Amino acid sequence: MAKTKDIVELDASTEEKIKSAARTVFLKKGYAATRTREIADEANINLALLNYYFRSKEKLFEMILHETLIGFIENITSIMNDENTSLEKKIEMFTSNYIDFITREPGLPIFLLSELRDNSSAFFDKITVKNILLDTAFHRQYDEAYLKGKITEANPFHFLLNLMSLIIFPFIGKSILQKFGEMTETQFKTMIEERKRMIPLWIKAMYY
Amino acid sequence: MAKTKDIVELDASTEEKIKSAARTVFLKKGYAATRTREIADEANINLALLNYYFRSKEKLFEMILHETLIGFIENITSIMNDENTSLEKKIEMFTSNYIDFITREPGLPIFLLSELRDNSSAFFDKITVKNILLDTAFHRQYDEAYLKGKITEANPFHFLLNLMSLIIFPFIGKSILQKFGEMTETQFKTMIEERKRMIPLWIKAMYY
DNA sequence: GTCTATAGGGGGATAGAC
DNA sequence: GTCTATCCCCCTATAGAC
Repeated sequence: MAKTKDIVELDASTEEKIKSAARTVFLKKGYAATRTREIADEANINLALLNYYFRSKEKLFEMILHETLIGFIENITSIMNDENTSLEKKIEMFTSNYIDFITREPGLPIFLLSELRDNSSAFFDKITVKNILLDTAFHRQYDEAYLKGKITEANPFHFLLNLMSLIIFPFIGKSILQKFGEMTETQFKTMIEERKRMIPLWIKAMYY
Repeated sequence: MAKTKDIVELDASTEEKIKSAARTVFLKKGYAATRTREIADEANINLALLNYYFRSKEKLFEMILHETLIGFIENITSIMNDENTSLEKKIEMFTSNYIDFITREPGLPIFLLSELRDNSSAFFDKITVKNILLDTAFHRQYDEAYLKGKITEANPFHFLLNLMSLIIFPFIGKSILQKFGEMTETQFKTMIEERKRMIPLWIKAMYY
């Protein structure tokens, strides 16, 4: 059963408290910079309990990374697999939902991207990545639109890559943007809201 | 005087060898995961020499990060400040040069982005970030094009953000893309070359 | 300037009491 | 299950010989 973070911190089981705290610290600092003592403090438990429940820092991390990645992928596919929405509507919903998803956890993209950069983990073997987006309703609708001449690019890979670039990049560069653009937190949020509206229009301009 | 990396490794001064090695390891692993012993090995010198020349791991890192960031910014501004190219040509050159720049060091974007994510460093105070792009020839040409009605968006900030998103994001997500898209190194390079040509067209479609 | 040897401390993990 | 105390390795940094 899903619980909000606040409730988790108050009455959740010890195991859940540790996982929640670990997620917070790992996402903020990355694996190498994270100290198990900091996770224990964040969870208001003793350091020894961390090893009691999860055996090691690495095992705990792999669990967090795996669940985060799964959640990220499921979030994509669930939207793209909706049979009841048009292609245009899907782009709008995908953009809007994805921005909301990341807004709730802004450190998520750079966490996943930097932890997976060296490609060392075997997570991808466990996850069925092949055809992860190829079997979706989106893909069929895209092909159909291309065949009808509505879309100018045959390969949906580029289409999706550009869509995700426009959605995700501002969050990855957030700290730099706030300095370069001398942007406050409020201004950043305003900009993101504006992009929610604009990205589908930009994508349309690029490909239709 | 600029030297290629290979030459540096053969006959450069010890100090330069250490810096070059440190840059390689830091960019690949990030600060926290980097071991000074690995830098020493990479530079073919003794660990003690690292501290002799740079006093500490942190000081060495800050030097590398600072120089990398400066190089990145100068690379942007030099292209955008060329008075002798049109706005359209600038977009083309910016895209092409930037992609070449990153291709030479693909780990650079995620290195900068992940090390600067917590915003803790004071580098930005040393660097004049304000108006870093506002005083460029690009900015004047952009304003002019907007006033003439050639461009539909008044704020060049969004324009640049989208341009950089489309250029940089594929490199950040490279390892994931290669798994998801089941992409080889060669296919990745082909895709990047294709984007070099397409990005200016996409940007044009978005804003003109 | 460059090396070997080692100090010093931080951090992950565990023993053992309760 | 949860705590305190502690082990022990690894890593940064330095002392001191050459």
